[in-house]
Amino acid sequence: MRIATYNVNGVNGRLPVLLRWLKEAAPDIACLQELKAPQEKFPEGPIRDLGYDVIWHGQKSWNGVAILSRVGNIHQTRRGLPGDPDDSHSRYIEAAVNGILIGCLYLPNGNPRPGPKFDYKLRWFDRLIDHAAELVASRQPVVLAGDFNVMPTELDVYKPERWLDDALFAPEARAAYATLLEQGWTDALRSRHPGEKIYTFWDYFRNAFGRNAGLRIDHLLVSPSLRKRLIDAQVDVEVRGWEKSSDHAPVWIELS
DNA sequence: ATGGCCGCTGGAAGCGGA
Repeated sequence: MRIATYNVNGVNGRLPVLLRWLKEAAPDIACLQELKAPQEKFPEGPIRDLGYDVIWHGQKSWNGVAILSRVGNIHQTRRGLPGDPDDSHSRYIEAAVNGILIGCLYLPNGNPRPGPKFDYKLRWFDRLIDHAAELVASRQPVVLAGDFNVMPTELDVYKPERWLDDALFAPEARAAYATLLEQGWTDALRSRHPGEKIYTFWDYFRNAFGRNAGLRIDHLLVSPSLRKRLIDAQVDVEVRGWEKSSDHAPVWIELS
């Protein structure tokens, strides 16, 4: 079973690219982030036409997350992270699909740092850590997939010294990610490619993709109960080179 | 050091992104 995550950066503007990728890569389950569309403007029809069941949590202009499945119906278990009833951002949706719990997340960017946006990022991260601990304790098979907006190590940045003060590479953000992994999660892409420069994002500036000046910020974490089933993890790098591409590439794992 | 490029909103130019 193949499970993918893809920050589409605008689900309607990206629809031709998204549909092409779904047809060619045919992931069994796909998590999408940055829909940038209100709930009623999600392109449900074209996605269902490709054979996917789908749930989503939209928001006008920003954020927004969705889960797609072509291997059985999606049973939503959560909309939004627990821990802050005043958080109005659409950044987390969770569902049981084909015997696996899927958490699809879009962690706050957090720039500029320091500042209120960075504070929000760290608070959101703390809430994710608390919720993830409960998921591990439940012993269910779980995949946490999405745009974490964190490069976990220096290996995950094309030029680490340039990013030290950035919210995506800040010590606090990396420490939070490390705390998450210490619960027992496996960073699927890194575990399959130790020591390898492997990126999931290239910005639109300065020919970043052509220079491979990238970041690894889209992650799939598998729970301890799923670790033995992880047989592959890859980035669909070529999708980033398509016309009208997102600045992120899709990432996927294969479970036996 | 800066700004470069995008998508969205609203119907111009500003915001947020990373």
